[in-house]
Amino acid sequence: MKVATFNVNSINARLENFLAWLKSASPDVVLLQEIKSEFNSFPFFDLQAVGYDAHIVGQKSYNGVAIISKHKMKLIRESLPDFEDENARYIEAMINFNGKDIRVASIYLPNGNPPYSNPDDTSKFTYKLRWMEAFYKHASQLITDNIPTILGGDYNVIMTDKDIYDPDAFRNNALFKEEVKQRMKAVEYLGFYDAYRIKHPHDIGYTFWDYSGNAFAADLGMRIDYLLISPQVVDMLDKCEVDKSPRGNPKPSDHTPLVIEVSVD
DNA sequence: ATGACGGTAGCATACCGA
Repeated sequence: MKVATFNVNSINARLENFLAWLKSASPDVVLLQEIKSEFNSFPFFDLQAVGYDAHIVGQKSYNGVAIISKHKMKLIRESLPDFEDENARYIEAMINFNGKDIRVASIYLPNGNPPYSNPDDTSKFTYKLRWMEAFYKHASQLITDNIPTILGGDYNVIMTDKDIYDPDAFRNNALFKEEVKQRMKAVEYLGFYDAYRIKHPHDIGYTFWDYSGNAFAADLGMRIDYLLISPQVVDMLDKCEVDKSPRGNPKPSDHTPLVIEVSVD
């Protein structure tokens, strides 16, 4: 079973590229972020035509998450519990793969940096921390029932100096602040493992490169997309790779997919 | 230190992003 997470930066702007990638990579499940689409403009039929069912939590212009699957899928929830969120950032589903239930969620964690127009505004950072706390609480529930679980998405967190091209330039960035790293670590300590780091303890695993300048060509990237997996999935984990191929195409997303392969018997 | 660059809404330019 192949599961990917991919921040597409608008599903409709990326549709041609994304469909081509689906055909070549042929993932069983894709966790999507920043679809920037409401229900009525989401390309359900195009995805159906290449074999995927879809559930989405849509929003006009910004945010938006989705889960697409080649296999039987049941929608579980469309937001985090006990958290009033004006933004579409969480969706959870159960996939039935070869008769076995695998729980998956697509996460678009808030960025948390202030707007350029008001650098002293801390409200977005406060929102990020509150979101992470609600996510931690939910993850602590999910780990209790022994269902294999994959929490994938754009976490907007840089965990270590190795995960960013210029760590010192980002010390005060909302993606790299200690409070944020601590909250991410707390989720890992519940028993959700960073799949990429299991298979690649020392590699550069950037999943995002800014559009500006020659960031991708010069490899000025950051690792902010993750597949966090419960112990049952760690046991089945064969492979975890960043697929850099879509990032080099014309009209790419600024993120690229992260993919795991698990042996579900 | 700043802004690049791209998407959306909607029609000029503001907002958002990492």
